[in-house]
Amino acid sequence: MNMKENRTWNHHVVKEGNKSLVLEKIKNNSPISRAAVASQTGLNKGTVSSLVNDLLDDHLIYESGPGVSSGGRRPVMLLFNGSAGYSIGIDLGVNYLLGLLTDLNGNIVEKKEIFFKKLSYEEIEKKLFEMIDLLSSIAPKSPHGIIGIGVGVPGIVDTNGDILLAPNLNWKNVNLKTVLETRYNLPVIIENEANAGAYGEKQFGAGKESDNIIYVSAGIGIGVGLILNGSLYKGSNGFSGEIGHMTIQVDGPVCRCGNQGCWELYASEQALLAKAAELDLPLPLKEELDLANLISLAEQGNQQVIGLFEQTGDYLGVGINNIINTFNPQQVIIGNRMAASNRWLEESLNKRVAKQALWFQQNNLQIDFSEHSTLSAALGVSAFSIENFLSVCMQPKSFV
Amino acid sequence: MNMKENRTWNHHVVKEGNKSLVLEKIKNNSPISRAAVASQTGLNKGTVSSLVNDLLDDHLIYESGPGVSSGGRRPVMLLFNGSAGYSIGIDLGVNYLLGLLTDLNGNIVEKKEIFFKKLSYEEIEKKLFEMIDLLSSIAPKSPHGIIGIGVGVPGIVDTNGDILLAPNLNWKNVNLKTVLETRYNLPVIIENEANAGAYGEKQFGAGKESDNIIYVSAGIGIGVGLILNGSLYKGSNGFSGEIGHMTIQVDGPVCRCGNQGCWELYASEQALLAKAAELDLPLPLKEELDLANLISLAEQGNQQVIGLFEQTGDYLGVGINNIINTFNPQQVIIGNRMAASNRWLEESLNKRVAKQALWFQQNNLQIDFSEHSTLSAALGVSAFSIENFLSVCMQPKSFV
DNA sequence: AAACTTTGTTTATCCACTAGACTAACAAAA
DNA sequence: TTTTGTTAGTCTAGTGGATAAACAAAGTTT
Repeated sequence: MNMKENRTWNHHVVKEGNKSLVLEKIKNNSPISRAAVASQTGLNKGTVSSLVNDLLDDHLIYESGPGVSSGGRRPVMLLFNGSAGYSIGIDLGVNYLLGLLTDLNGNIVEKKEIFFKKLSYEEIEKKLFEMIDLLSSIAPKSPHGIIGIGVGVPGIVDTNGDILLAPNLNWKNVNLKTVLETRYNLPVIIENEANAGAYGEKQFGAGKESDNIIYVSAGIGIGVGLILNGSLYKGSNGFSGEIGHMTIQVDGPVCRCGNQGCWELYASEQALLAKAAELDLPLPLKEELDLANLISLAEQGNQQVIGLFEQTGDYLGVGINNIINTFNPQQVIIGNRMAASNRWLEESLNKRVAKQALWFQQNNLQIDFSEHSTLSAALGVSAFSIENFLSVCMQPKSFV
Repeated sequence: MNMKENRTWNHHVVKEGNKSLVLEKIKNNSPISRAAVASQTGLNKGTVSSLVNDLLDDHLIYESGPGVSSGGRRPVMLLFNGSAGYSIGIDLGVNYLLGLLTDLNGNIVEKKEIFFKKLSYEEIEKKLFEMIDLLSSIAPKSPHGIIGIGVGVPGIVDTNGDILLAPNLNWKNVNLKTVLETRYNLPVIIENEANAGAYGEKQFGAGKESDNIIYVSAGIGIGVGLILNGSLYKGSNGFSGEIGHMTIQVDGPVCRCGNQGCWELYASEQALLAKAAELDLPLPLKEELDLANLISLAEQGNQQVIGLFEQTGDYLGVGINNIINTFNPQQVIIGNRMAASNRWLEESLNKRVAKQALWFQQNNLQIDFSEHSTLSAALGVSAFSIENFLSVCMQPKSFV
């Protein structure tokens, strides 16, 4: 009888929960006094005092000078200590590696980027190590040092963090998590790039206020990260959001996945390039056709290219429409490389949604392009590490 | 500053949580002894004893005679008291009213059904009252009596329980919840029919074991109920699952929603009937063409009709494919009226999914037709009421 | 200066869980 | 039978953490 021990409710859980509550309050409303924390959370003043002392001991918060009085003793203001530790977040792309060193607030301390072409797994692994070593060495001295490493990858990651399949990297069954954990002896989080991006936007980007956010990562392919009820939905095996292979044209062309009329055949970077290749575009000598070329052509006012973008925006709208009808989200955020072309995509996309989404879905609905499109994924995995670290900090000492 | 009071963690929460844990254990593993509850939940024996006494006082459980000894004192077996109260669940359809009286286990005590055509709101309300009055009067005497009323409706229900829109009933902004609450002075739950069905399947049907279930309610239209991470996902305004209006053919025919190529134009009962109407089918004299006719024709071996069903199954597969790629569920359940035709739908549906769903999505994936297709929704809303009642029971007395 | 306010700590109390002793009730072996 | 060992369930003491209320500290207002 597979009797997995249910987690029971006891004092530890209570303390853990309240400690989190206090920390969140301080993070989001700093500077704030103990008294204000107490009245705003509903916790007793004494309880808050005691929990605050714990947090001070952990260096997760610090006291600044006294604040202004409102007719009585002046309060001691508390602030979240973003510099108590640093997190490494890496966006592992098909032909690039983007590494961030962030503090616990998610502020970027350092950003490193390298580009490459068609490297083997071993070569990428080496570059990855170099990147992590470099970022680690740069990190300022802090009470907790480097608190974890997060890596976003363009592929299918199961619930254990194993990379099952990354078609564009030509990887299969890569257990990067264990590799990094044994090398660095730190908590490692591997996450699908779209999931990471969704979380990045939720934490630091356009989606701070919303609880139901759909992040559409439109790059070479299209993936989707789902923030539902405030947290990432990963599906039963971690494979949710493979929505690039949603059929939008039953009798459409065959996709490499075996399906017909997949969305990403119409609205991805790859689709855009394929269609552009059919045109006779004025390219600089010997350069390959890529997104950057198309953007500069559009900037020069090339109507053919602009038309392509607009058509792609329209198709993006079709899929986003489906997403809206499915999820009734507060916010849809379009990120990754295609988001850089928002100027030419936005109008046709919005037109399509306005015309076709059910009217009641359009209340309180925001459609945005990512604010830091290229950084969302790296920020997201960094945020995962931070969250993980903080939740461990909340646990009673004896278990750590 | 909209400071909604955060719920703090204290011993009440602990007790509430553990009491739920114990009750669930007893519900799902009855008959079971106190000792077994303790060892299986991880709670202390004393704690379990005290909580069990509380539950006995509330009549939510009862002691049966002694069980078999395994070499020591014979245990006192505990059982969930399904007859501690009764719940009313009503499926309000476009042309029918299906009412269930269930015990707390969800067992059907009484089932009443009436059919009608094109009634006004007032007329339906009257029938609804009659139905509820009847079911109430039938309920056996019990410690808690009727514990709540749930109603499933074919329309858009917002998070307050207001029916915003029920196109096929021609209703707009109906606040049935308040009407029923004031008349019966009982907790009332109004829920979209697909959501209700999903919950019914999760609790009593094919989906008992899974945590991520997608219930496809294929009737006149197509709606979807989403059980994600074990609980119903309703979207930010309660409008999730309007997936019948998902585009599966960009350049397809225009739907009444304004969109083109909606799924329900291909795979719903309405679509099936429309296509059947174009054929010259041998109908009994003067009868309208309806699903029952088609089923009996198929049973007689009419190849044209069987072909229609198969085609519809194929289209159902297309949409379900999209659902699988989006949600990575453990289970997809097809319910509502179309589920009755599973014999002719199943093969082409499965073929489509097997051929086109991404391979890794097909592991641990089950596609089932609902076991009690016509009852799922009523069972679901009844289950909502029961859950609500039990969660109130777990709270400390002073607040009730 | 006196009175009032507000902040933050301290103390006593309460509540629910845990550990472990204890009683009750049984089975199997001697 | 009696003895021994095992299991079920209760009881008691102890612990951790929350609360309420008193209190000390440090202001402002009159």
